[in-house]
Amino acid sequence: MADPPTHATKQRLLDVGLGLLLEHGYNGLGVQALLAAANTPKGSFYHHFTDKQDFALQVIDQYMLGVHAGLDQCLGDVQQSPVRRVRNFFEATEQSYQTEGYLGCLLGGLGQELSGSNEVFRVKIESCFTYIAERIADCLDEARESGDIPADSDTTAMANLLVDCWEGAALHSRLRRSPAPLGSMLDFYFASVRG
Amino acid sequence: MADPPTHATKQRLLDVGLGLLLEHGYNGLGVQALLAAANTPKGSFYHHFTDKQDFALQVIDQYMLGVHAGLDQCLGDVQQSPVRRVRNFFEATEQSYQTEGYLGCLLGGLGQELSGSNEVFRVKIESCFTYIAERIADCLDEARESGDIPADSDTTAMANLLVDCWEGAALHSRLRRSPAPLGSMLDFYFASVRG
DNA sequence: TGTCAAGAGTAGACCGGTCGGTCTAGATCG
DNA sequence: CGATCTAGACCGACCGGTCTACTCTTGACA
Repeated sequence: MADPPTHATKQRLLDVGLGLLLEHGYNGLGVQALLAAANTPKGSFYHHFTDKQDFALQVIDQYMLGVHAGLDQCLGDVQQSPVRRVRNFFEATEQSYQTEGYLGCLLGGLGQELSGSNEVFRVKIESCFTYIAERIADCLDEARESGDIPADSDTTAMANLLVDCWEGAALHSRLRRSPAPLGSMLDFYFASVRG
Repeated sequence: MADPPTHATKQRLLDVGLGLLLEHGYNGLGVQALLAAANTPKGSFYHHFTDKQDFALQVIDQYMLGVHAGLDQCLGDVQQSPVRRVRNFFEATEQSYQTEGYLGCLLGGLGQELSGSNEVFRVKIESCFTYIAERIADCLDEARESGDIPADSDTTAMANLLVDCWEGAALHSRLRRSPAPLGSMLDFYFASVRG
């Protein structure tokens, strides 16, 4: 009933699962392998999740919790200019990629792998990206109002573009196991926006 | 069951495989499913390919044949300015995405799915991207010499960035089943480069 | 406070199906 | 003939998922 600190077993599965999904993808990760890595019996898994897809969907939710937090923290920092806040969000994200060994973005990974044949994941992940882009667009609206970017800027388009390019750079970062493509992309984008 | 010039059966497997790999990914595509789709018995498959991985690697080679052709054709069109040629290549690529239902880029798809846990694919796909970026950089060198872009441009970095952003837009295109993100990205990039 | 029923959660044996891959037999052709 | 290629039955391993049994924790009630 009430939540003890939190369902420790379920949380452990989500945490371990996040890392394994990032590394192996959805189809490349077996339930058995996950359970072995998390030292958890199968009964627990199917007690907390209806099936593997439900599990992966909840891992995405878990991942988005972190994204939300990063967005709130970086975009809410009124000490900085709106454009700077946006950049800070991506630089913080780059930091989090480092701790995972530059395996890129879970949304990008699962999106690429599954969106070709699974509508549930396709819609889910698309909505996650849309959410992120909207938050960024809101911040860019502030920048537009304060005159940091042109008054006729289409902030929604700018935010979508930024997210797209970031995902591409994250793929390259994953292929090279290096942060370099992420930094280059940010430099280019923000130099262009300023101009 | 003729076997005219080239091995018809092998070619059919590669052709069908390209589409299926784009749609389902590597782990999501079973050998049996491929064989059913290509109306081919298992014996033929393992006669022409040593295993599933070898098959996917050869599908990538097949895919790159098309990329080479597009690169040769677009980048070699001396009637156009170098920058225009580069843009043409991506616009032609966008056309080819359309015929596959906007499922994005095979390199991006397999790269995301497999590069986290399979070094062979990681290195292979990274080298494909590097090749493409080099070809584009060569063309941008021409643009630099003719003064279309600044004399101090780092064309290798510009080309890598373009490829990265394109891949991100291709992912978004796949998620939305729409060409819009591709066009937006190109508009942004070439507007920035001109400036 | 002691009892105990009931649900939450853990544990892992077990299941049918599918996986990638092998094997042998037959067809086709130089 | 031998080499190449087609054909598909077959194999053990592993897949996602089910099932039953057991251990906790909770709280209603005396």
